Amino acid sequence: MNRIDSDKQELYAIAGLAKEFDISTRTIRFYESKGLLFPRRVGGTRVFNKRDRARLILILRGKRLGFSLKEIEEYLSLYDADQTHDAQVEKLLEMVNLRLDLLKEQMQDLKTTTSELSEIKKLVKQRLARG
Amino acid sequence: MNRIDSDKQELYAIAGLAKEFDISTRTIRFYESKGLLFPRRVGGTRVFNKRDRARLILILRGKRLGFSLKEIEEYLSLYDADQTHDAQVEKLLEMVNLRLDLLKEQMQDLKTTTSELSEIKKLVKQRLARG
DNA sequence: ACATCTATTGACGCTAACGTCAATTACTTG
DNA sequence: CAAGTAATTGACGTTAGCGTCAATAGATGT
Repeated sequence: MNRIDSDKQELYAIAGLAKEFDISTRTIRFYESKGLLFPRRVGGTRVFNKRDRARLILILRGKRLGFSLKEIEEYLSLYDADQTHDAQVEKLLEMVNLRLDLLKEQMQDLKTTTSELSEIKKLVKQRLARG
Repeated sequence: MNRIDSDKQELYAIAGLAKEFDISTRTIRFYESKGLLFPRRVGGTRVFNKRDRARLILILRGKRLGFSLKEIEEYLSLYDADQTHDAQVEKLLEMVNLRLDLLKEQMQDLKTTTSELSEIKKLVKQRLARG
């Protein structure tokens, strides 16, 4: 059962993922050493499954948003949180709210910055129109 | 005229700005050394004006959005760009568009991340409601 | 069997972004 | 004027996030 199951699963090599996301294999190994990824080993070779790939996507998005790897680790843990104990669930809710607040602030920053740049763009275009 | 003008201008000491924005004086000096800030000197002491303070605000927002100091320097240059030459104006427009695209991508990342976390929050709240 | 390619690890190097420190100078206050 | 506080600079230290390298192992093709 398990074997059949894993036979069906889509698997990825480290070089394939590196190429797909335009990062180095060093980066992926580094993320593993930082506890962000948990690939299986076949022989000594890392093998990643879809879940690993999904986590990598989240990691890279977190980085694009300027979060540190530690913050991203915290963020990833929200996906894995043990929801069977109410105490854990309360904690999870707290962390999710915290992160949502952070994202809300970033959204505000982005909107402000975008507005300012759009204003500059408008003025520049007017300048060009005048010749 | 100039003297009277500067007498009216609001000025800031390095420690005041550091405290206001919850950063160190070292950070502010570092930004100056990186060409992001250009405070005047009174005696040997740095004196910042409103424009410096405004630039610092932009710097810190850029950092919150995950940009490097180099990228922030580029961004700041959009505010200072010489708009008297059409060639410069075209370049400015190009840079503004580039940055707007970046911000748009970040906005998308933020929305995606926010949606995912909101979904987790919803599930968590349902879990708590069930007791 | 050998050459080539890919993957591994540990370790050192590099850059960015400051923090910390010591020595010195400048400013403020009593 | 002295004491206290603030600011200065240069230099070294630290952390984060990798890049690069060498040595080794495994896989593949001829």
